[in-house]
Amino acid sequence: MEYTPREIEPKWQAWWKAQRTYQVNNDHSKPKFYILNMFPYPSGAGLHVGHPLGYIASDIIARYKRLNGFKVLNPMGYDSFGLPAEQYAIQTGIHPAVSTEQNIARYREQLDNIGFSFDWDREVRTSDPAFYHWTQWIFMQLFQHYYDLDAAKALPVSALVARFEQQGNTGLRAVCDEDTPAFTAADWNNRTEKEQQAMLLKYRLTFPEESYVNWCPAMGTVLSNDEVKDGVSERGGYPVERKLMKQWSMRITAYADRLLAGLDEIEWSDSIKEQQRNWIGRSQGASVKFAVDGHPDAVIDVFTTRVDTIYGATFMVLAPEHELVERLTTPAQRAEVDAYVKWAKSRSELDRMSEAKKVTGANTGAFAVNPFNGAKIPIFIADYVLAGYGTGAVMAVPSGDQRDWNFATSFNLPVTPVLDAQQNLGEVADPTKEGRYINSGMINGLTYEQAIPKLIEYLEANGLGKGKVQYKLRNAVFSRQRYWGEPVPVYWKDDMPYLIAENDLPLILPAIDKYLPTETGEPPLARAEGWKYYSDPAGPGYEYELSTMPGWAGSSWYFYRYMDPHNHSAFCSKEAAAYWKAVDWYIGGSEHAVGHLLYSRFWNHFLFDLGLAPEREYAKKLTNQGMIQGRSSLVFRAKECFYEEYLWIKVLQPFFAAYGPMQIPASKVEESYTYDFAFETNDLVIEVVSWKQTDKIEVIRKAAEADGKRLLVLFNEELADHINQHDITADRIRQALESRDRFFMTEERPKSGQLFVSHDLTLKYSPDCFAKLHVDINMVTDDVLDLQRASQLPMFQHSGFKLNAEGRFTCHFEVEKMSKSKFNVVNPDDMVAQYGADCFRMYEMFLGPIEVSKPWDTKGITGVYGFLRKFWSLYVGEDGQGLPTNEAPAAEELRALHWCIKKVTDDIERFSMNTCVSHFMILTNELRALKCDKRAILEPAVILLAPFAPHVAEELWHRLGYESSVCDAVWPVLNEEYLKADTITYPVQINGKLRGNIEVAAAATPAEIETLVMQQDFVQRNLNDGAVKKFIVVPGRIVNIVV
RNA sequence: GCCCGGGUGGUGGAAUGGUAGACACGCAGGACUUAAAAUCCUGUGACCGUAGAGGUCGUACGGGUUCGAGUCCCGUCCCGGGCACCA
Repeated sequence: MEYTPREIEPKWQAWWKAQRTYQVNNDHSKPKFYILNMFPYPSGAGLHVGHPLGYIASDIIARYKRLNGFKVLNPMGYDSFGLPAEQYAIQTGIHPAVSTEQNIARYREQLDNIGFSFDWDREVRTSDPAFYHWTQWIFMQLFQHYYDLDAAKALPVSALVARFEQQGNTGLRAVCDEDTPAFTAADWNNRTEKEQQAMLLKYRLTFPEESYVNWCPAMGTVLSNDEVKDGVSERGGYPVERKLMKQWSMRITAYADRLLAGLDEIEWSDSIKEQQRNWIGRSQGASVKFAVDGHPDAVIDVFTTRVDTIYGATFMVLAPEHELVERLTTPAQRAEVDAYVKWAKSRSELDRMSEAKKVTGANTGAFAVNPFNGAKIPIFIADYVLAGYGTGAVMAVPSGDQRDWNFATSFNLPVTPVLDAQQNLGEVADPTKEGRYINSGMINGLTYEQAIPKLIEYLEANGLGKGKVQYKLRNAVFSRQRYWGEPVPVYWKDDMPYLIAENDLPLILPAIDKYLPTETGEPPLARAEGWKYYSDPAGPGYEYELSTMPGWAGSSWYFYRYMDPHNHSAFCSKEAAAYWKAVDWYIGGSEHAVGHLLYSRFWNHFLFDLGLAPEREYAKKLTNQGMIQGRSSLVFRAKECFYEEYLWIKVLQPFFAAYGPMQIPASKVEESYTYDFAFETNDLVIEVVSWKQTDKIEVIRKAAEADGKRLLVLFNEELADHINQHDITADRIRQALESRDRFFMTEERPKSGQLFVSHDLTLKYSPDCFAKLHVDINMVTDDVLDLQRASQLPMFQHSGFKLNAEGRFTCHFEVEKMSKSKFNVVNPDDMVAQYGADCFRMYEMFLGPIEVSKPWDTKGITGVYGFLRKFWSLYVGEDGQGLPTNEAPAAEELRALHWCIKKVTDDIERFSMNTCVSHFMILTNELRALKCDKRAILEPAVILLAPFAPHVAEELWHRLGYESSVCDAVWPVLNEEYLKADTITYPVQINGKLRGNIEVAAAATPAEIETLVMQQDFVQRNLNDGAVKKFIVVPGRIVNIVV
């Protein structure tokens, strides 16, 4: 009886649903295991084959853990707020909630197809008011807390207010805005309500703040960096400007140190941790004040991470925009400096980047005074110092910093070594921290570790500077001028933000007429009619905050909601959180390395401070699945210059080779001639042009007449029409050459518009002749475009195709991200329909390591399908019967089974799913060779396969006579005894080269092995009479003889 | 420029410092078949060769450590990702 996934898969999917097989109840008697996938954004394109990669791997883990006696939480939900639905709403007027609902239904259908063990009773959606109720609630907690540095945690703002009333902010160590003034209790108590609120905003963990955004006036909205290309919006190409706007901000910087330290306690990939470290960008350094010679009132503040090299500072560099440049420049240097500043201003960021190696600068003529040794060092300006970073001033240490070295070398400034370990300073800077200091005053002879504290102590004691920690991390902007996101639970009174009452949550997203900003540039929510907050029903209505939360709000805490998804009184009950604690294994794409994965850690640290999260880090272990990339097909659209090249290469060259003397000059290029083509021995000229440019044709015609030339006009479109038969064009040229007429032009308007050129032909022409365009991969088989179907597409309307010699049109391909816009999305449904879900699951795993990105390719899926059929045939005879026997298995059969148990168990644990599939294939091949029909072998084998191919496993499990689900079976236990063999085959090497194999009793001692090996012919032959220096036996592994 | 990954047959990929290329695809040959498909069997890194003997070379390149290196160390090149005059 055949293996028929189409029949068995729907059957068991229905059975699991009816049996509620995957429902996770609240019985907390078992040990727990929480495995989590990053939830998807339900896009309109549906699920593609890249999505399930991580889901399948985690489903295998979930099922495996369940078979090993764990209570497994394996949930799924949707990150369902987001821009694409809003964009769609703008275009169609369909409410994002409606289109999102449809998309989710589609996703669900596709997910169900693949047979995941998700507990759908726990599904969450970030756009569901019952969910965003708690997103808003957490926002309120952030608003009501500040970060206290002494307590090293978040504390309530109410405690802060009590403190201000008693003692102002003196002695308070808390994270706050840089410009927060010192004030006393009296100051505080004399302030108005509004002033007090304004002061508190400087401390709150979320607060409105003026920040720069990419404002697009034409679209009335703010764009992210990647929506801006070359200063205009990617969509529509409208101008974008930097604009200061009031935005909600999250004081993530308060947690910078803890986010950094927390990385040490979690099992995440090094590259993700490294990216987060770089994003946080902690640098321990010092700020140092340099006096300026002859300017007692001027001080240059410098931040350095290498204060230990300060004695080697032989000059100073200011950014050209630095505020002191004007004052410090001496009259003698004025002209040079002014010119340099002017030049630097004219250069764009891009210019500065592309000429990173070119050293430019100007001397101000002023001198700075080194606070340690009083040395006077010249002050330069140079554009390698940026005004926007740090203080815009650098103490230049050419011996230790390459850019400083480059500058010093080109301006003939001294390079003073500061460490005895520095080398080759004549050729390059040496940033080493090794060795002991020289030429360095008070730190001479010390090491790096000793020098730093001593220098900082001196700076602080003399008021010349201080040790300082600087972060690259900035507070996170939390506002979006958009509709489809969580409303911020805030109303505005007297220009100050206030939280709405907790029992008014959730603040529901109101209906609006259009999903666009208002005419005055306010966010879409300003369109909501009568949307006001009444803190007192009788009082006035206050305006709500009109921006919404960003995409990362809901995803920053959703993993708690799965633990207790229907709770109406808390985001998650303490009891549920105490059981499930943290995610044991989190799986998702690395593109979220610093966005979601850093913000969610921040929220979790905050919730931990409030006693609401059970652990500091919510995800113990994280694996990044690689992307499944798409294989895009591209077509080449001919540009104007193609037709000229085509005419020259394909028509004129062969034509004149046959036609005789009328040679076209080799330099037929347009620049050297008024016409595209002109002949030496004939007064005919040829012009290639689009029929849309009729005015150009007229101009050329007049010019040709004046020159006494006869003109042949060939239309691009005409050439496109006849592109596959160049003799038609050749004929026209011949007729024109032989004719007496002065002007030749086709009378009919050509049919074709654009021309697309087969990939293999494009190689003959220069690459700028073509524009590359994506074409739907469904129109393409083995890179050959289906012309019949393609010509129905709008993009190919009125198009011609230049075919290759076989009369086919081949496409170019590129491997890139799978996305709807690239027309390279492969839908898992088609695969499932053809091969079944089990096969699809196993094939995705078989492709290679989960972590590695690779293009989707179905080559090889037949191998997996063949395996499943063979596996099936071990259990089910041709007549559909053939139940396994209860005979005792042979040693060979047991060995094969237990070898597989060992390998698969190990490999699942180390997330090596591709090799698991190989082991199943090996087991199946061996059992088939042994004609195994023993229950004692076949039953455990089904359990092993169950996490990977649950449908076929369930079917066979029931055929074996069980009534309950294979999901509740017990994972087979490895018995090492069965793996032991009587003999071991040792490879024998001589001087590391393999010379033969020898079979030895497993119990043989190394001495016995040596005796036996030395007796072998092949050994004696290869010794070449050399004396044996050393005889190495690695037990169970290998023998190596050193001669 | 800096940081992090990665370079293994025709292809996807295996390989705790211990027989490089498991498993699969593809390809070639064979069986079955009127034929094809499907299925099954055999072979398949390159080169030399006496061709089912035997040998040489092979994990991007050049060195090194080791009895033994795809694996560890140093240098170079290439590809991918991230950051980018970040002091």
